[in-house]
Amino acid sequence: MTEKTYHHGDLRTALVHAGRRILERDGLVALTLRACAREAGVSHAAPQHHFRNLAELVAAIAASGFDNFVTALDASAAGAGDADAKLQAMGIAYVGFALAHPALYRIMFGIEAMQSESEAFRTARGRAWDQLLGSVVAAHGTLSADSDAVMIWSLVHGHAMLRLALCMPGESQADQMLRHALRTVSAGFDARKPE
Amino acid sequence: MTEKTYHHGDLRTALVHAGRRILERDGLVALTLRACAREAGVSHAAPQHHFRNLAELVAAIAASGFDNFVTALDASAAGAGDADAKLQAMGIAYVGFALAHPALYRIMFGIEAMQSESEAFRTARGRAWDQLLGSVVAAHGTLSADSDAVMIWSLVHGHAMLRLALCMPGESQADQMLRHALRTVSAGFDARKPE
DNA sequence: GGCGATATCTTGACGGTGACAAGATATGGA
DNA sequence: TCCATATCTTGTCACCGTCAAGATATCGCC
Repeated sequence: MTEKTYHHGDLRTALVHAGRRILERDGLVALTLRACAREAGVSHAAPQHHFRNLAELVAAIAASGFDNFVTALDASAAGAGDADAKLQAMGIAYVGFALAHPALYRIMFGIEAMQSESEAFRTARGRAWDQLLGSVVAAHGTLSADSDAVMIWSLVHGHAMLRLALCMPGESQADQMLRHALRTVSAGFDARKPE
Repeated sequence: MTEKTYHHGDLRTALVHAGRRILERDGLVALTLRACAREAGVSHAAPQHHFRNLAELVAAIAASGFDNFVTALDASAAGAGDADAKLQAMGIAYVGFALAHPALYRIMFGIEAMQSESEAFRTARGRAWDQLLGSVVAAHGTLSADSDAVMIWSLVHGHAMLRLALCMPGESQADQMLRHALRTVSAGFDARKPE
């Protein structure tokens, strides 16, 4: 592919792919409109015709990140036993994804993508939320599923963000602490319900 | 004060105060070295002699933020009853601080401050951690205090970050969900210990 | 008290960034 | 076939962080 023509053909998705390569290779600070344009082999102003501003490109990259995210969590749940084990496996996989793709994870939960009001981003993020909510319902019922799901999401998101920010005390035992926390949440859910 | 002299007198702290004003007034994206210099009434390159780069100024601002943070959490605990009530009150106050000072909270837990390797930042953040750890020990003993403290920190940090990122499903009931989560954690701690 | 070393601040410059405007080129429908 | 339109390029602007060099005030030493 990529015989050089004036019109690229599918520059929009090419820019998203370029952005993801830059995130993995050079990190968050290197993600600029001009860098994506260079990576895609077009001029510095070409992205303007596909994204109104940087926030819109970031939102598109974040949306594509959520697709992989949902796939990874689904795969982790498929390999686990009962519903509660699936939920815990998803918690582990959640943090694993964040640690494996730190820059991508940051923009997925950054404020830029949200403020861009991109519809694709909203629906991609909604799928991740539905996935979590469904797993919580399967494991612990519908009694206060929304609150329970928000709690678990807060827990794993906070755990991941603290580690990405190098703010985790006792980083070497962090994985163990995560499992401890997930078990404690499960115990808390059960303790609340008499039988 | 501030009769105009060539030498400022205490530009370093003036720049930190200027940075905090900018964060409150214009948000995170407005926090630049040049903006702080303008706000402090000095030339654009004056900060160079007090901070090697932007990350060092950010770290100094974040350290000053942690001072207020610890004070606010102390005050919230002082108004609560037993040790467990104090811990829950601190959780509420934690999220309250983040929502009241979103931009400041972001840089306190951002990666820039950490990467600057500022000693003042490290110690200020360490005080916040010690405060939390002490409260966890007071409320739930020393059995697995580190893991418990990490869990609570992850929970409230994640909850706060999701709300700051406008990613909280059911934002209107978020405060109620936070109390729900803090109670569930408490129940989980107790359920784990037979008596 | 005077004076030189030093700390502090200013001015100016450089490359990089997002965004905008105007011109060049290719695509597709009438 | 031909023109409207979408797409890409080139050029420009203000702002940013950072560095270098010069101006000015402070402080220690004689």
